[in-house]
Amino acid sequence: MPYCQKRGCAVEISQRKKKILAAVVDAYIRTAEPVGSKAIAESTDLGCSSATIRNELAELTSLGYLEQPHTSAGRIPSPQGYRFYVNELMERQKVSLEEAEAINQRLNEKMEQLDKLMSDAGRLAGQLTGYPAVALAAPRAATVSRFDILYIDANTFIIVVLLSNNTVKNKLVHLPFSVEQGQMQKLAALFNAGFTGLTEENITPVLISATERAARDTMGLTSILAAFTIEALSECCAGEAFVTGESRLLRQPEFRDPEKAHRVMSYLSDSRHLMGLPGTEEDDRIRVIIGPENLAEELRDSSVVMASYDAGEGQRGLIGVVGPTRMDYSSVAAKLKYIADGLSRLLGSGEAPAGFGKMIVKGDSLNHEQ
Amino acid sequence: MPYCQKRGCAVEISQRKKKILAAVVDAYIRTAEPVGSKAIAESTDLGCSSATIRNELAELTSLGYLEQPHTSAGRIPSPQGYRFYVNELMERQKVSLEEAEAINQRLNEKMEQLDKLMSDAGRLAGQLTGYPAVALAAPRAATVSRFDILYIDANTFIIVVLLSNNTVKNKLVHLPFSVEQGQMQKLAALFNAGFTGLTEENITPVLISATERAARDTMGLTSILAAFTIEALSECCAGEAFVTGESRLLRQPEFRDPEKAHRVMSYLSDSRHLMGLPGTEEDDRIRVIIGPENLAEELRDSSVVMASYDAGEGQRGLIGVVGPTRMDYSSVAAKLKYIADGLSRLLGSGEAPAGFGKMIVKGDSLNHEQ
DNA sequence: TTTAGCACTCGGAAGATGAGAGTGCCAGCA
DNA sequence: TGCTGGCACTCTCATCTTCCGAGTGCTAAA
Repeated sequence: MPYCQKRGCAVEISQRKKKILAAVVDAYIRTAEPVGSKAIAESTDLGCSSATIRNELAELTSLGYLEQPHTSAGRIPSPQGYRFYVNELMERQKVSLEEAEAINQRLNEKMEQLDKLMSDAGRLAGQLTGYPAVALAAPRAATVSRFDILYIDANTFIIVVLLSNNTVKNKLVHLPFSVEQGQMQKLAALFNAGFTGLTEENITPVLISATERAARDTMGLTSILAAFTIEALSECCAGEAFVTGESRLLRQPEFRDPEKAHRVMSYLSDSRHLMGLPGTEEDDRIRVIIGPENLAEELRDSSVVMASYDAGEGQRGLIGVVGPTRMDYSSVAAKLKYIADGLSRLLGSGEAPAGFGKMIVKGDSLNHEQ
Repeated sequence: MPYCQKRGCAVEISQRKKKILAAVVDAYIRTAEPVGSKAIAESTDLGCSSATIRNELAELTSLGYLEQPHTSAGRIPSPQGYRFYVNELMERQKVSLEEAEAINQRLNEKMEQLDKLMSDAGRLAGQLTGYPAVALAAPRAATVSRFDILYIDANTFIIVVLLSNNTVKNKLVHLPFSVEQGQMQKLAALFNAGFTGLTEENITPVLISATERAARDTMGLTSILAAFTIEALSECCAGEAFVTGESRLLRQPEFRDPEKAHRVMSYLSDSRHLMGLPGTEEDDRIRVIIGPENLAEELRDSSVVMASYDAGEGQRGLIGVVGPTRMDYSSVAAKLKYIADGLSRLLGSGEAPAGFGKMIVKGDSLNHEQ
């Protein structure tokens, strides 16, 4: 029998072996205990004895799909075994009707506060799957499409910038000196003329000082406005990451060891790490990263399941969960997919969803001290 | 000797007993191991033998300040013992010069992004102390002080609301029908006349429909604006809570048990729980809540140390850390106090800090999908 | 009031034991 | 040739025992 032992690409693997492997993975996912030949013989309907299963198990082990914690223990799936399971054996699970409804309800509830939808989708994924969840928005370049200044009084104004991705940013500015409304208007007009359509990098010191001269601005207003514009663009392009429910890891027996749990959790809680998660530019497939396949050292004995969605404006978002390699891949994947599809539907750049044409609003706020 | 055994209010407790109690607490904080009479005799400079100490320990135990995990183990402080220690024995620690500088630097760095300052202060507190940290802003009623509408095109406009606490909120609105700029201006004027100075509760359906009539608005614009105004006010008054570094709990030996750690961590990760933390209206003293003094069941064997600060605009913020009852209260308290004082200085409603008068700006942003 | 001394207690570490689960392999059978 | 029952063997885990030592409480003397 010709086998190719490389990374789960078994050229030939008998139907029975597949069935047995699937049984091992399923049972191990359920119980977190090594699975023995007898248990498999009883739980499956292959009409053969435990001795036969034993032989098959031995072969699967030597092929690298299974591992034995020690002689005379049952078998557990190796990462390669999980990979094969995920790629070929796993039955695509459907979310149940109740779950689907719960998800829909939760998503619709959140529609009014679109800004929170992203992180809430992560939260939802975590709650549904019982694992820690991450949510991230892929960074994306933006330009300024419009520039306004609201004149409050001689010392105070609000800058409002509308970006190309329909983000609105604002800033309240108090000055220690007075300016005239006309001056502010002139500046706004200059910015509208000169700064729209530019990305962050295009806003050069040369451009700024040219604008400053054109505005006859001797008080540094131009640089205030320019600095804010740059900040708005960069903030907006930075992408964001949220993690929720880290502590759920502790419910998994494989994270009984506080040392190990701490390693993973503190890795997760630094959002910088998450931003580096595998690119989201992919198609909308589910991605499964199993144990050692993780680039990050800290996640080498955890698995990650991710789904990406269309967040509108050509932007993609990502939700995912982190758990032990013994994760219920099929149910997790199904749930994530369902949520991601729901988000794409709600946010996606396709035609506006029915019943949502009346008004589409997004709010945003920040705390300004005097 | 007349003792009052109630809640740590020992009417008379000898100087030597105090010294011994302090030694027990200090040693236990350091080692997390029960402390024996011999160790105390050696580590302190009271010129007496371990036998004497034993007698004193026995008395302290019967007074309720100490506990014995079992006969023939050393003593550990009881919650009452900790309370007494915190109230009377603890030497007010100073933050070291390096720490002070590190804190100042971190705080100043963040000044440009005031919106993140609050949660970053929590993060800083957590990093410095090595415990999970919480940061919260006390909710506070606000009113609208100004109302603007930026007309983008016939179907699109941005609402900008300036609140009494100098928060600016905005919302991008797309309409499925056209409106005229004049109509929008009229509405803005009406809202400026009728809605400013009102709190959330004061914006009644009666007022809204009166405005609608006055504006001859048949397209529901008034209710869009009103709804956003209400939302802005309520969001702004909701208060916020951040938790960072939950996983640090796992480094504490008392949270070796994943069950226990999970209980506390999942309690912390629900920010609704945190909002109910003891009122922050207090003076600017440090608050220490020891184990069973916690109202929340889940925190009964943890301690919380909190410091509140003046966040300007009459608003108070709170930073705190959560750890085992065996917490290094004095160093934690000192660090929190230092950070809180720093924040009060930077944000406080007193005179604007020197070198900060040039301009005070705060940004804010949100993602608006089309 | 302090101290030295001593018997006593108790938890926890270190081995000892045994049960049970599971394996690998062999010999016989279809 | 492949499957099966049987059997000896291995190894973990839970339980039990033993034992050490830290630390106590008490007593009698200083």
